Amino acid sequence: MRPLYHPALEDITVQGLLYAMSDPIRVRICAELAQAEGTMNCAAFLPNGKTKIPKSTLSQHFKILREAGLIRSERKGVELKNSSRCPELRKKYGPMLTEILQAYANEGKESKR
Amino acid sequence: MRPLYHPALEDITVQGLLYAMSDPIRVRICAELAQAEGTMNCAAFLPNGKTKIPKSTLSQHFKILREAGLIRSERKGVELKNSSRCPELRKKYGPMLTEILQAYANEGKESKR
DNA sequence: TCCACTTGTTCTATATTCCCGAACTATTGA
DNA sequence: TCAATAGTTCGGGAATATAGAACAAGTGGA
Repeated sequence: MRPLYHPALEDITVQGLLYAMSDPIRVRICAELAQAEGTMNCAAFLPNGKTKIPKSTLSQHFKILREAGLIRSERKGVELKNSSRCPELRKKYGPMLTEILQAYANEGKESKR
Repeated sequence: MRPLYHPALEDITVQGLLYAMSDPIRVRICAELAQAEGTMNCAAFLPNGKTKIPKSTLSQHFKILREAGLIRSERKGVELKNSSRCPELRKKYGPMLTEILQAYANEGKESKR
C-alpha cells in the first residue's frame, strides 16, 4: 500500500477543488466532514441506508478529494481517519468553499419540500 | 439545428455549475463573459494566440456552459451572441460565483510571477 | 501463534464521457 | 446563385469512471 498523498496548500488548484466538488457523492462526503469538526472513516459513508456505493468506488472518491486538497486522511490501524481541510482552504480562498457548501445545503433543503 | 436550451433559474444546479467551471477553457470563457458586460461570439475565443482550440470542441464547451446555466446564447444571424448569466445567478447563490471567478483570477496572477 | 474479521486499496473489464477532424446546416453578402 | 462565415453534429479513438474480485494490512480472540 502506497503512502497517502496530500498536496501542500500552495499546490491546491481551484480547478481541482471544483472538479472534486462537482460530484454528488464527493460533495456529500465533503459537507459531512466539514460539519463534523472531527474525523470519520470511509466506511461511515457506506451503509447510509439509501445509497449503496461499492467500497472500491468510495475509495476512489476519497482519493480524489484527498488529492484535490479537500480532505486529509491518516491511517489509524486498519481504518482511515478523514478530516476536512476547509479551515486551511479558507485562509487561501476566503469564503469560497463555505459558499459552495452552503449552496449545496440549500439545494438539498429545497428538493425536500 | 435544434433550438438552444437554457435552463430556468430554478432548474440550475450547483453540481452543474461546478462541473462546468472545473475546466480551464470553460472557466476562461465564463470569466471573460462576466467581465465583458456585453456579448461575445464563440469565434472570439478561437484565435486567442496561445491556445488553438478546435471549434467543435469549443461548441461543446459553450453548450455545457449554456446548459449549466452560466451563459445565455442567442442566434443573431449566422453567429451567436453569448452573455453571462452571473447577475441572475448572484440572486440565487449570492457571492459564490464571484468568489470562484476571483479565485481563478488570483491563481492566474500567481502563476505569472 | 494462528486465523478469522475488518478496512481500505489495487486490478481488471466494461461503460461512459471527452476530444477533435470531417461533414453538415444555416445565414449573409456579393 | 454561390462562396464565405459561424456553429453544430457525427463518428471513432483516447481518456475516465464504475464496480466486482482479489489483495494488503492491522486487530483481536482462541
